[in-house]
Amino acid sequence: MLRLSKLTDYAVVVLARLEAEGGVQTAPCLALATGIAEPTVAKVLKALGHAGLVEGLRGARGGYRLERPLRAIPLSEVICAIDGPIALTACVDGASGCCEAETVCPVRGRWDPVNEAIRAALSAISLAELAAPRPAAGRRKPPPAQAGPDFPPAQAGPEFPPAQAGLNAPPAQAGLNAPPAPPARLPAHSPAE
Amino acid sequence: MLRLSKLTDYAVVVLARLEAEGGVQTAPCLALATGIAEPTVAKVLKALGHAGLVEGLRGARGGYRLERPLRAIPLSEVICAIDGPIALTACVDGASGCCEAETVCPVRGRWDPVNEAIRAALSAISLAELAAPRPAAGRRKPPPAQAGPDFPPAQAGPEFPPAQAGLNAPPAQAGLNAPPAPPARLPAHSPAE
DNA sequence: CCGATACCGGACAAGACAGGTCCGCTTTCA
DNA sequence: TGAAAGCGGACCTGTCTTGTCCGGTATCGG
Repeated sequence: MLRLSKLTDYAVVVLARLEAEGGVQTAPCLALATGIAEPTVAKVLKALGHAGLVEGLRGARGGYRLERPLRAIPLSEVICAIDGPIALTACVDGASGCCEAETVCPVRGRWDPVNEAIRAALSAISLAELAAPRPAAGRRKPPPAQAGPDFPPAQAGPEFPPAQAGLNAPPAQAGLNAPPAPPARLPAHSPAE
Repeated sequence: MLRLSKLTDYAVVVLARLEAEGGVQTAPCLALATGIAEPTVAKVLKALGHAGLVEGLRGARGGYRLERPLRAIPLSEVICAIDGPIALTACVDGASGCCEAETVCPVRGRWDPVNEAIRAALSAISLAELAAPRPAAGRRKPPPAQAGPDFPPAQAGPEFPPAQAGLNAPPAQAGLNAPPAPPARLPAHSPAE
């Protein structure tokens, strides 16, 4: 699966909404607009606030405001804000004593390149590309079977050809995880496969 | 976190062991060598067998054998074998009706490039690089010379520099997740090789 | 031919983790 | 001063991964 948490997914949606509306938006308002439960939206906003992606304005007439345009926010930053550092394995570098299998582990200290590659890939994509203005015309995956037609690497992106995989990958998947559906609690809830 | 399952981690270790030993190895033997519980090793091997990465030989004198050298196995294939298709979001492609927030979801159908980027990154790294013969010295990008004279970009890997990211990433993390550490038997059994 | 070995396939239970919610407090504006 | 809104934390629930076990089947050696 290699999936990231739902909260991250929500964060992307909320941020996109925030930019779409412009100015200051309250958490309840954003919840209404996105269909995500209010407490959850608040939770996401709080995390984003800590990461410096949004600014929280307290008091009456308060709300949240984008610190930067979506174009200047790499996806990796959102993931870090919500999920924490990007790393595929749980074994922390410095904790040498925690892994009992260290002596027999042939991949010890070898995940770095992998993590770096993932980080680079996620940094090369900005939120603006995820929340593209054109509203998903064809509903599903764009005509060109695999690699996207083109999407200029974000500003934070290092050098690294943008996602052109040629492997016999599994069927492409995309979309939102499935927010809990608006207030009234809609029936279907994406069981994700 | 964005972490992958422990099973995948185990799979890498087991595969590395399989190549280190060469020939046919039984599941119990691999369990002994890696320090992972036998049933778990068997489970991993079974999954790898389905994916065509190893071949299971039944009957007495049976065991498992690598179908391909590690050099020809991209990391993405192992992840797919154990964790399933690589996709950051759970929203399945065809399930258009399951996501109630479709109408308000601004990122609908926009995760494809991200998934492709991740896939490409993981396909560019072969298991041979993860299970490099030398323990763990360099830490950073591996010098071209490894075990073999050269490793072609796996069989499925596109062209794409092997994991060289330059972003200000959080502290590097690496290593094995931490196998259950043989409880009573085999205290840190056989050496790395 | 028979027994032993080892894989195959599935199902199961325990535990950990994340998801989602609630509460009280503080800050700001009308 | 009261209301609106964010802030911070803790809590509970549900899901999922993890790890294990079972019976069945195929092959080898005696």
